[in-house]
Amino acid sequence: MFSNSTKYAIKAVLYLAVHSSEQHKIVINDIAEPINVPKAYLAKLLQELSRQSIISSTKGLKGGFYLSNKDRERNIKDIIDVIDGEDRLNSCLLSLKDCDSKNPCSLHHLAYSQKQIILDNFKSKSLNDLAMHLKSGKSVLPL
Amino acid sequence: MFSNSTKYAIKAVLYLAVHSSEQHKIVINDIAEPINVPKAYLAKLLQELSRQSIISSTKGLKGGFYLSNKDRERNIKDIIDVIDGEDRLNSCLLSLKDCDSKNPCSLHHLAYSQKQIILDNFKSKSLNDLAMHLKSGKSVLPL
DNA sequence: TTTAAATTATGACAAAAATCATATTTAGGA
DNA sequence: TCCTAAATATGATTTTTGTCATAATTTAAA
Ligand code: FES
Ligand code: FES
Repeated sequence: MFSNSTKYAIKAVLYLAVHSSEQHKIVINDIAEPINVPKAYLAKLLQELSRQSIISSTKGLKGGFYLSNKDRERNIKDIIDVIDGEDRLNSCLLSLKDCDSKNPCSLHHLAYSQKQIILDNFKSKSLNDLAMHLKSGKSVLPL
Repeated sequence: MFSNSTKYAIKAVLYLAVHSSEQHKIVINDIAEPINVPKAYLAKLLQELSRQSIISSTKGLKGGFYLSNKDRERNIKDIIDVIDGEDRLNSCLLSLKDCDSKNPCSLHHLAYSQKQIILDNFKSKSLNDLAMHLKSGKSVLPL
């Protein structure tokens, strides 16, 4: 469903949502290790997310990555769009130019409406919501 | 969602479902061209599908690829499993070892039940069903 | 039984995704 | 001001995926 890159990015951002704050920035090593993602690769991904202002960062001593309060309003789809591109989730299952109920491919009616619901879910929950869910123990962040 | 390989494979099998029969086998060129897939690559994919007895083929003069009546009972998930592997559809969105409501990742409750419905849909319609749908003009096979 | 037309098997090559390495820039603290 | 710890920029390398080419095998028909 997602590329590894996006999975890595989501895990890292959720980790930041739970553990970081403006006052408590986290260094790349301390993100990569607990979520079990190759450090140098994750660095690249987080740099991209930072450039696209999905997450925040400061260089130098006492620097690191973190989520600002603004960042916490974002949702999962924002992350996917930055790393995998918007097409990943929007495009037709069989790569028709556009996925459209007027001109549906053979798989359209088997998946479209569910896919829309998933998309809506991805958009409707903020990172903050997901962090709270995690903190309350109702979900876990895989290794 | 799917790899290109799987998309190619699905398109080709659906093409065969609509246009081929035991009496009317179709040569790789005449499949690859209408569905707009690189011929040599498609050949490889169809050979794999044939090995896994998802589709049928005969060599030599008057040979080609086709779907037997048995083949037509298959479904989309069978194709995906052969080309992309079963994990593609079954695995957790964040690559937890196993996707399980007892130990859900942060995205589980946003997507799991819809994903199951899609999966069920992929399993419940036979290639024959999809071919009929196509023939009746209710769906199209993208370029 | 020979020939032509097809799949099958094999592998070389190219492009994209993932991984690793390192030099540069920035910011805080001594 | 200078040193150190951090992100950032850049790019090399590896692995996976997708693509292309071709020789070997099989089958039907002449
Ligand atoms: S047209 Fe293919 S999924 Fe909608
Ligand atoms: S546990 Fe991740 S999707 Fe189910």
